[in-house]
Amino acid sequence: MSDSKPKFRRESPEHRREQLIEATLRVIARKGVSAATVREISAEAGVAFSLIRHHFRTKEDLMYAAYSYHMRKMAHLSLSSATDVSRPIADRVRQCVRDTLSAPVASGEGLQIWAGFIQMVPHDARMKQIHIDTYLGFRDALEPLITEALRAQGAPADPKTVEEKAIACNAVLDGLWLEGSMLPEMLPAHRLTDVAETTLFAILGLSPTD
Amino acid sequence: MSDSKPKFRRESPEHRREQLIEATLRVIARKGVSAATVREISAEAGVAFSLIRHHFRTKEDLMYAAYSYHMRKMAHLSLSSATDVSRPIADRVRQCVRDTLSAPVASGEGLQIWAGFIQMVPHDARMKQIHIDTYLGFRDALEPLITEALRAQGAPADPKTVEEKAIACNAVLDGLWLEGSMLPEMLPAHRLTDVAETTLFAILGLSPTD
DNA sequence: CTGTTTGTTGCACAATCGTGCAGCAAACAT
DNA sequence: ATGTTTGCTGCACGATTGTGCAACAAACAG
Repeated sequence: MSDSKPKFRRESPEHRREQLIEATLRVIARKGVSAATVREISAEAGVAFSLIRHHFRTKEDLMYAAYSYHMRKMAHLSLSSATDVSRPIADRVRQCVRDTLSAPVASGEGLQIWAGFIQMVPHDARMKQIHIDTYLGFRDALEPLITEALRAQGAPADPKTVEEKAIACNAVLDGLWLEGSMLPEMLPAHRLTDVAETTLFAILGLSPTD
Repeated sequence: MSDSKPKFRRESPEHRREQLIEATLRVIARKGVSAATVREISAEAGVAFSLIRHHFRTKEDLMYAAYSYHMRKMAHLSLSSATDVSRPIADRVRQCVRDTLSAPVASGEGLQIWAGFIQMVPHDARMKQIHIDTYLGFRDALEPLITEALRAQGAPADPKTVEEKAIACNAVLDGLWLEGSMLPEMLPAHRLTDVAETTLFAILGLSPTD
């Protein structure tokens, strides 16, 4: 019984970093940012708490990485359908709405993570940059949909109009996502998607029966 | 020189509580929730840090009080114009939009406070109740405006329709408030109000020139 | 002027935080 | 087998946190 039970497993830096990031997000989702201490996170990941500092220079660095990781993931979940050009425009809008306003994107856990990070944005340049990238990325992904929707009905689709409508659509989805994640029993997913579809169609001038 | 310079001033419990609450909000706005320690808050208020526990059983209690206080104030700033029935409906909508999407309601400081508290909502029943009260209060204040707007153009204003449009309008304002507070240089107040007015009018079916 | 009330201070306490560092051991080359 | 690399552990450190408690003093009644 010499080495029958190794005391720990060595992982590649990339893999271990991802494990730590995901453990961070789970802890924040479950107990909030203030509970996301290096000790709690490493316990969640099943490693010694001093390991974190071997893969991340400071705890702040881990937070940046986790925020960026989470936002990238959410954006992908929300938008992957929107870029599928083979489907009709109204379908793509509807699918994007559904993906954005139901779990796992819209959820108490997701909200908890988002809110925990968002409060760092006003004071932290790196956090702010991550937010800007995410926000503009989402809006930019919306614009082709909007252009197409406007053109389909012969409406003018100049850049200024499209951008303003993208801001509006983004705001609707943001607001509904927020309230739906906060009060899921009061605003269940099907309710949110109904309101969102109606509103987006009204903004875009699409017929509700499209 | 016996009592020429009293070491401190005694205040009424109500007044002192309010001072501490406002100091709490200032600290959170300036440095974030994590910096809102009892020592930092009492320094901001100019009192000994142990005084907080004389007026609030725990620090959590102070946080509840501060959240409730802040939300009540913001709601009043946003909605005070909406209830003035002597003005035309389109004017009231416009004024409500302006009040909600410009300072001090929409601001980095306001966002910081809001985000700091919002992350406590999913885990804390009392925080959640404060949020529900605020959210429903805002939505309920919106509903008369919507009913009136629909009736003015002869559209059906059944409760279900009104509620759904209230949810939608609230989401638009929430979303724009959020992004405007986060990225004021990218989305200045006049930009937000333009988008909001256009969008709300589209939801309500009002003519843009109203 | 004296006594009472209670708002207020000052200090100490245990708990918990992020970080620093020396040494162990798993994986791999030789 | 043996040596090297480096992912990983274990522990201790100073700083900071919310809280508990005894003493002080401002305001007021008599």
